Amino acid sequence: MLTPEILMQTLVDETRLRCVMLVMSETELCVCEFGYALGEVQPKISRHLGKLRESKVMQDRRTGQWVHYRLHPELPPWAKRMLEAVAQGLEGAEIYKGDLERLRTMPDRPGRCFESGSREIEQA
Amino acid sequence: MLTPEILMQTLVDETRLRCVMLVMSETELCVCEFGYALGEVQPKISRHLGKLRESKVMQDRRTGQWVHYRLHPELPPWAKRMLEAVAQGLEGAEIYKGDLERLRTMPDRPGRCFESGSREIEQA
DNA sequence: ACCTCATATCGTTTTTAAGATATATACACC
DNA sequence: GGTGTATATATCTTAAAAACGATATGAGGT
Repeated sequence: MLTPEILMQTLVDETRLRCVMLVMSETELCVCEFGYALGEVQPKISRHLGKLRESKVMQDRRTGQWVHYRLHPELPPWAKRMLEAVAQGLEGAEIYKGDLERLRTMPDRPGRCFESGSREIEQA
Repeated sequence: MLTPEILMQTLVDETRLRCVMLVMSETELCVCEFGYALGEVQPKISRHLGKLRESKVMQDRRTGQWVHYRLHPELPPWAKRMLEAVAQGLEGAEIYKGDLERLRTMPDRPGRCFESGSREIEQA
């Protein structure tokens, strides 16, 4: 079960905090997107996302070769409020703005075909 | 300046989190009261309260031989909301309940004569 | 079979807290 | 105004936790 102690232990690492802030803006991202936005290698990103998954802060979902992460849908109310408070305190902080910028200029972002399936299919 | 990173780094330690939760219930406490409630020796408590002071989570006030700590009066709004969220998530947790119990059964608690001076003076 | 993306493992380094001790600081009492 | 006692903080060393880099393994698509 997620406790405040575990949540803080999870967010105290900068890499994990950046991942959580990113996913709060973008709903869902795959490992390679986190890696690109943060400028870190995959093993490092994967390790931290794994901790976020273990602690039930995020939930993963596999789609073919990609694994997507989003905030855990059953995050307790106090945890959501805590994340919102953190996000508010981080408003304007350069590093997190930079992560979002980089993500949005990422070439060949893998499309996230949600439950409803892909909306556009490129003609070969 | 207090940032979310610093606040989490400060609260990730169990001793410091217990101190903060206690002081949220009691408004103001002196070092020896923290020590009694947590069952820890003074040097350990003092060291952690020192970190809470450095990070501007708490503020200290000396009254004679005692040093009292309370939440910093200029805690930013996001920080207050974060502390409240944590407190909510901790409701019912045994360890924090125990701390409060022990504090309330502490013998010879030093009186906190606030700004207004002592309200009652024992006749010699 | 080969390529890409993701995760696990191993050894190392850094960070952090603990325990024990020594040094301030303030009050009380004579 | 010293001396004793209680309270608080600083210092040093040791021990434990956590992150990192590099590499190997697993899973899926073409």
